[in-house]
Amino acid sequence: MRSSKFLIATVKETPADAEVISHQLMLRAGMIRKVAAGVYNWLPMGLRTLKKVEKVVREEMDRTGSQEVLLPAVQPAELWQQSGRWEMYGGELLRLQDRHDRDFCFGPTHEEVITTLIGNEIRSYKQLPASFYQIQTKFRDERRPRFGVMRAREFLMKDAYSFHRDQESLQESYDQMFTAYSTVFTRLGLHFRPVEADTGSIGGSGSHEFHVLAQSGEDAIATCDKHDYAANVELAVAAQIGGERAAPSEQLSKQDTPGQKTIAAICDYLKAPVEKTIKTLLVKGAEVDAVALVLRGDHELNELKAEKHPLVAAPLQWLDEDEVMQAVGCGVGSIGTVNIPIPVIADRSAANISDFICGANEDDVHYTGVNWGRDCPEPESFDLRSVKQGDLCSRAGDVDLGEQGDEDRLKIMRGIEVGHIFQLGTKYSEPLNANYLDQNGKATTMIMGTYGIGISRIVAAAIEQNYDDRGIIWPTNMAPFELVITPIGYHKSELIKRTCDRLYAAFSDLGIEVLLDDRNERPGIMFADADLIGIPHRLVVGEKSLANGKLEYKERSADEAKEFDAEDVVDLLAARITAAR
RNA sequence: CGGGGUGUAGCGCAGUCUGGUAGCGCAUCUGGUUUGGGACCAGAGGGUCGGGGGUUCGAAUCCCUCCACCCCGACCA
Repeated sequence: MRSSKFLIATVKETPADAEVISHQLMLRAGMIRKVAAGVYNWLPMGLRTLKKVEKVVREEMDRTGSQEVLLPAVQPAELWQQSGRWEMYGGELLRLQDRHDRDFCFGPTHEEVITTLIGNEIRSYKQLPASFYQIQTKFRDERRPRFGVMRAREFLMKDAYSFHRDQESLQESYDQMFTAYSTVFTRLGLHFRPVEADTGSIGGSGSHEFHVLAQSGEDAIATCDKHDYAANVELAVAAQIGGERAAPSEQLSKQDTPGQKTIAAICDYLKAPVEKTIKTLLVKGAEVDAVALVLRGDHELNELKAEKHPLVAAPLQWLDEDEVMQAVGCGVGSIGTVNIPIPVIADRSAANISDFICGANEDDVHYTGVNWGRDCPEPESFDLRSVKQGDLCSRAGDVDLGEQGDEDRLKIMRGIEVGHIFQLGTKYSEPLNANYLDQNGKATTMIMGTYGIGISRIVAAAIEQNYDDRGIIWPTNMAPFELVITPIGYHKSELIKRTCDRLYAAFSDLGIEVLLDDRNERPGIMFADADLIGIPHRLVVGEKSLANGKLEYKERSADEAKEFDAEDVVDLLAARITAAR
């Protein structure tokens, strides 16, 4: 491709509304332009990269034996009513009506459509297992789209669905997908991590997310390399802190704590370590008005874990000021476990401390020297908290006595979720009647798996991992062009022009994706654009080096340029580029 | 959905408080000089000042209203 015939829409200034680096660079490199909140145009430069990602994903999906299909973007409401999601999905589902006022939605995902299709087309156990995938535009009406194509409303996704006779077969496909996903992200040159993920309301036995590690990631993941553990913080579990609970050693004592409402304020006021405090959080119960969740002062509630407790209403609902007053007779800053009139669920670590400090259920008063079993009933112990950096990995032991070293402790990292694989079971095949006839001629519900990759999100995620102050540094397999030829004086020197044209033809013939910058621009502009766009290999053709029979070669990721003999540069470079694919 | 903020040329911004002929830089176009890391000189084009309504002799500026976009939070495949 010649630059003069290709839309190079680079901009020097960073657009004001772009927050994260990938969004800024995608705009500046002329890859995308915003049309509306979370809705983007892909320009020729951006589309080339998007297609590269698609290509790798398609190849690896094909390799698993999954068959490509293309399902409709617009789907009738009836299917969603049948699965129950027309009511469940909420505002993220973009609903529309046709000219006859019939209800439709723009597909945010395709379980309903594929399950109905395959339920009709596959009738015999002999046809199972089977797997289908598509690469297609999805729309999810996010409440807060942000970060460019990282969290867009309209986005490109690869979604796959597998159908099985039994759990063993599903597990086989699941494992195969796990491997295929790992291959995809490896081929794309991404630093990623598969992590155990929450199965949410669907339940089921298995789910993994694939995260690209980056500071700007919206998810937190907990990892322990030594024990090969990685999980989304939403469900990560740490070892319980402390062994046997110490016997009470202090008397229960009431303290006036005027105006001290937060844990930090109480610790400061009573000169107590934060590990000796507990906080009591009130939420709606599944069957009663209020339930108390108790955590150590330095721990954070994990709402997803709390929701899983049968006494707690799901989704989690906090009591407001009035409801708190009604439930325990004081404000939120003074709630405690002594004589509390509602059910108490304590986090494992909170249930394990003695002589602790808590509110007295009376404004501006706290108790010190509180002990479970003596001053208040033994609580139900449950894992309620989010793990934090430095917690003991649950695979390193059941209790944390402070004896284990750093390598046994969890690290918290940020990740961008680019893939998710999920064992669905019969969640959709049951309501949508996806049955097959087994060996005995008996109608049986298919067991399903679902597998997604965020194609457009990968583009942004890759940039978050690969950039410098000059622009993008594409992994080879994602670059819009593999090689850029930058002439110095293309429009002045016949020799330069001839040399560049010959190199361009030679590389093109070898199947190298080469961009010849034949614009009549100053070298500074061509260098700046090539760096910003992030083309991995650059060849500079100038009088200076050409006079000595040399050409200047520089890798985008390298600091220094090298000189190659003009004669064998084509063979050398072509070999180098194709080897890295 | 709650809180905060911003809408003025393709992009980045000033002007709004204190009403009086709409500006600057970059980009674009023309001519010239330049040409190894975002050149210089001269000239030119480009604006419903987010929309609607109101106050006023006169509104980018004041008032009302609607909209869009961004950030924080809540929520969430």
